[in-house]
Amino acid sequence: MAIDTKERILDVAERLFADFGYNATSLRDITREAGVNLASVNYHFGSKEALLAALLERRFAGINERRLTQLDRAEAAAGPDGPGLEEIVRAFLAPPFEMRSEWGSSGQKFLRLVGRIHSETDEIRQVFIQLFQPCLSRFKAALQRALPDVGPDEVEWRAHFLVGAMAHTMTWCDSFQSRDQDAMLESLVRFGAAGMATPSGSPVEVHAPARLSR
Amino acid sequence: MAIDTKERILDVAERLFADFGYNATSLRDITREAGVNLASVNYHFGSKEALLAALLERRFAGINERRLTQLDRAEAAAGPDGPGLEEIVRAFLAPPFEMRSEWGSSGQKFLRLVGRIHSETDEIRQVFIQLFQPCLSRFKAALQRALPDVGPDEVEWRAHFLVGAMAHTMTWCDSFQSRDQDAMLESLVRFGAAGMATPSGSPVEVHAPARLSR
DNA sequence: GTCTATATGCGGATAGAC
DNA sequence: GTCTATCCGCATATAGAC
Repeated sequence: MAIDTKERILDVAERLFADFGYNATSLRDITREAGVNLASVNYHFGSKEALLAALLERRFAGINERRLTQLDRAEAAAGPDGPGLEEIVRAFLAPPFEMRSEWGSSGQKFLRLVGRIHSETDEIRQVFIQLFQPCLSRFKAALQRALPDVGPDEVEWRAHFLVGAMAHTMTWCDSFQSRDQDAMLESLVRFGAAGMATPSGSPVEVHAPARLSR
Repeated sequence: MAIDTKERILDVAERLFADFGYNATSLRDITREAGVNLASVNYHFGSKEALLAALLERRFAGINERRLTQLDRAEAAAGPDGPGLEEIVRAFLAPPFEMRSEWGSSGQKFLRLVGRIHSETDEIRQVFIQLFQPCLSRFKAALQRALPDVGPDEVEWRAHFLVGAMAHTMTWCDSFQSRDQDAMLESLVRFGAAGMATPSGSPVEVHAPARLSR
């Protein structure tokens, strides 16, 4: 039953890391709850940090593949100027939240874990960044193409803001009072696209524009 | 030299909590680096968690006061419709970053600590939320007033997105390649205001609008 | 207020029997 | 592959001398 043991460890670790954080979760907590022996974590994974890495790789590869697939599709369907901002932002944000629905409660937990990892210390984030950075780079390039009048530094910053809004939502969306998760994703996409789209040098203050445009 | 001891503990704890996280920082780390005795933390503060609370209260009260003052000023200067979105967002975002400049490197560290706290586990966040929630509520009301056509749930979500972008920026802005911190704040304000301002029901996809408006 | 010494328990990791 | 038992160090917190 070795395979079951590995899977059980991964499932339980995912949930506990998500709910209580990586540092605050001990291998004893994980193995007790999974009903396996304490030593099995080091036997199967080598260390606590390697367990985290295995856990992230198990799900994250699929998410980033889907992100890139959706971006490819948007670029193929777009004209010579490339896809619109909202399409790019949606291709980036939708996959983790789609997966959350598809994978049920463990997808939910994984999402929270990923959200928390964004503000973990560098050492712990290292594994994560290796999985995330290549995908993020392609999206930054797509965003830059869609925003030819915005400088590279500014695009970089806005990408950080977008990632921050996403990470915070991943961490806490279970706690928001919301019945419709699809609507929340759509709100996030629109928020992010609108933020990205701001003209960089415009001196004019926008006064409650929602009032004028609906 | 009791007062000096307390201050030294607070200063060092602020820095270490910011850089390595609350859980990963031990009282031994703090007292060793501060050059004080291990037992002095419990003597002066009672516990590690109470130390965190004292640390947050020391700086956070001033930040929230300044936020509310700036909001008051904007409301006093505004017409009957209240201040514009960008003014509200700026009143919320500017004070922590202003303080960062005023308080030097310890302000920088404190900012990162606050950023990290946003994704800490509920237990640790409790103290922080008590300090943050009253201020946040007033801002939500101001935002709702500036966005009369957007439903309360939607305003709530957007406020979460804004907080997420802010927290992520607080945590990592030291690592961004940026010479001008004022420019970064201004970018964040514009990003947040534009995101908040999105018309909620508009079916039209925005296609690279920055290209059209500059 | 500050110190040393210590209580008490949990942490990750491993050795070696089965 | 799984188990028990254990190494060894660090954690928070406190008691009690100075």
